[in-house]
Amino acid sequence: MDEHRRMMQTLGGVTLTGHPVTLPVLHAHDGTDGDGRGKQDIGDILHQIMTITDQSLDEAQAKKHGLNCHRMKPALFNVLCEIKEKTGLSIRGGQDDDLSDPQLMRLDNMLLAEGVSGPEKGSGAAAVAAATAAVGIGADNSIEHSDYRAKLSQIRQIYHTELEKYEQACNEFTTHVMNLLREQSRTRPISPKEIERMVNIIHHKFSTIQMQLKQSTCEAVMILRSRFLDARRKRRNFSKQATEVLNEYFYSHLSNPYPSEEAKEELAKKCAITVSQGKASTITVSQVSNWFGNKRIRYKKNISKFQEEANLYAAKTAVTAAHAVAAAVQNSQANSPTTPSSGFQMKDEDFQLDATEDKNNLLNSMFTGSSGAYSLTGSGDMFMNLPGLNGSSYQSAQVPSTGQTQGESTHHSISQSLGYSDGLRGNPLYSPHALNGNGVWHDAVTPSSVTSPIEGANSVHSDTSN
DNA sequence: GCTCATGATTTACC
DNA sequence: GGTAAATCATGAGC
Repeated sequence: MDEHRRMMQTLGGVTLTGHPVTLPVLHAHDGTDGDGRGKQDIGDILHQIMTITDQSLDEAQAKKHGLNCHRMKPALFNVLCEIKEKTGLSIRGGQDDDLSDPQLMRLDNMLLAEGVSGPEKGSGAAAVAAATAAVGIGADNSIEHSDYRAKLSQIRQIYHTELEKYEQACNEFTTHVMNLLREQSRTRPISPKEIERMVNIIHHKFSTIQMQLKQSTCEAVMILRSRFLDARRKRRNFSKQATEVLNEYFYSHLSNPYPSEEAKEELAKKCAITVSQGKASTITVSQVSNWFGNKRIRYKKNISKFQEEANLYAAKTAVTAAHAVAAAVQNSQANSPTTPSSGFQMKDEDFQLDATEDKNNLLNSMFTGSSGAYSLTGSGDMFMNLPGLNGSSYQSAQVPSTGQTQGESTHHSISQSLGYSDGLRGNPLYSPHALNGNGVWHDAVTPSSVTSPIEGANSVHSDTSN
């Protein structure tokens, strides 16, 4: 009924858009002889059309058929089409095709980059790689990766399903409308051009919907990625064992606590081994770097606070080293039974110490005892942190208040207690504390002969390389 | 809930 | 690119 009404509006001198149309225009195109007969015919047709709504459906169909078969119908139809073209539709011209929207292009590019649209290969692997690279995560957190991929895959699937639905709906709707318009074009002025334009409008509407879908998908991917990164950003304390491994390295390389890349990898591996026994997590090289960065700065800021910890690890390291030496000595004695037993001897039970104090006492006795010269190879750094090796002679573990660094003062103390002089600097045992008066770790030269006691067969020689 | 410890990030510098 | 320094953010202990 609407179409009938519209048709009446149009034919009654008013177009679809409400612009008045004067019937005299029709005369110029109706091809009649102008004797009034054509005008009368048109008047009849209009009258019939006007009254068509008052009739029953059957009657209307009959009238419709009659009108379609009327000899004037094609001419009138063409004229009406032309009028419609010139008035209503021309106003809308240019508004309906805006498909090359840059925003749409951006969305397309984004979806392509995220691996949602385009070929499925890797399913967003590039995005994962980018995300992980951004936070310095290695390829060892496969659980999070697979989670991310699974979620991304879900998004991709939903996106493609919806896209397909929209495309199908668009095609169906377009076909439907085209058929409808073709059908209607028999009775009202609808040109092929108008049908084409209508199809464009439909496509445009659907592309708008598609753009919204793409936008939503992009947002979903962004949220997923953000959550993925947030999860990685979440701080998780290292296990005690891992911290111990790192601390051991730090304090045994205190003169130059800058592990090389290989050393970091080695430490990461060590931590991973120890960690895997406890927590289901791993420590990456970048995390090792972070740890050393934090440790250096925090140690430097508050040396006194870390002194106890330093002592603990130094003692631990020294004990380990002493243990190794003892084993070597015993081995040596075993190989040469004639060797006098007056030398430095150690037994395993000597090192069954747990308390820091005991370790320090042991070390104290080792240095001040009558057993003579004792060499702890590779423990140069740790000596720098030993407080009170000789009790009263040690100047305490406080941060020097003057320009003198703690390292220097400690060295002084050791020199005093052990009777060392500054000339000891040439001794491979002595490793100058690399923290200078400005609190900067200058390039302390750790003798190549100095090997960290914690370094065994799998030792990491980064310190010497630095 | 507060405080401290600590892993991670950012920024500037070399 | 590695590092220092500052800062953020969160976990853990109380």
